[in-house]
Order: sequence, then structure tokens, then C-alpha cells
Amino acid sequence: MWNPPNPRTYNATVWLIVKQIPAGCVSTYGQIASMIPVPDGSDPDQYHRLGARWVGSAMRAVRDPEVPWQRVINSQGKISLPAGSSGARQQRQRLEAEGIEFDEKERVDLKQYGWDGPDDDWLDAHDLMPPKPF
DNA sequence: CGTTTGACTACGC
DNA sequence: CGCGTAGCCAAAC
Repeated sequence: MWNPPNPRTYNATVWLIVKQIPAGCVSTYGQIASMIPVPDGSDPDQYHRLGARWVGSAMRAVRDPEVPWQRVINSQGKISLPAGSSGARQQRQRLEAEGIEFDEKERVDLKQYGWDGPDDDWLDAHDLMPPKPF
């Protein structure tokens, strides 16, 4: 429920995608989740909603400095780390350093800064693996 | 070795 | 617009 059945593989896939987000852009947990194939037989919508949290746990587990974890925010355009935490401040600072602006409600305009996902040729070249079925 | 603990989201009120 | 809810787990205590 909170974690994918096989975190090692799923996290690696998430990190691979997140690395594609260009500086100055953001994506959401749900968007990242929806880029990853689902196992045969599962309902994509339900699975991707679960996946959003899995993407969150993958971000928590990032250790590779090349993964721009700060560019992943929630569907409301807000930072999901606890408000006021050092992590949240660092995320906001990093995003602002890339030219991203926050409104008075601490939100990023997804229409303006949202990333549309990797190119088709990138997807073809990488052939992402669906998570192991439950 | 049993408990605890999580970077989410769509939907109905 | 804000709040509560349900959704095929596993690593760290």
C-alpha cells in the first residue's frame, strides 16, 4: 500500500524519470507514477494513485545527488515535505534558484512550470518495467 | 520479532 | 474550499 512490492526496482525507475525533469520545471508524484507501466490485470487509475505515494517514498530514499528530487511536488502544486521543515525550506530554495516562483499560498503554477513528461524516443529507448504484481 | 511509520490522490460531503 | 477516507507494503526501530 505505502510502498511498491519491489522498492529497489520501482525506485530505480522513478529516479530515472525524475532525472529527465529539466531545471526550471516541476512534476507531481501522480504524474511520475502515471508514466510507469502497471502490471497486467491491475486498474491503471487505482494503481497510479497508489503509485503517487510510492514515488514519494522513492524521493525520500534518494541519495544520488544527480536526482533532482526538488522538482517533484504534489498535485496541488505544493511542497509535500512538512511545512517549515528544513527539507521543505531547502526544496523551495532550490526551486526558486531555478527560477520557479511560488504564489502567496506557497503554490507553484503547474500550468506554467509543469513538465509534460519525457520524449517518446526516450520512453522507447528505456522500456520501463512495471512493478511486480502484488 | 512484533510495531511503527511513511515526499499522495481522487472523490464525496 | 477544507476535511475525511480508502488504497494488493516493507524497512527501520
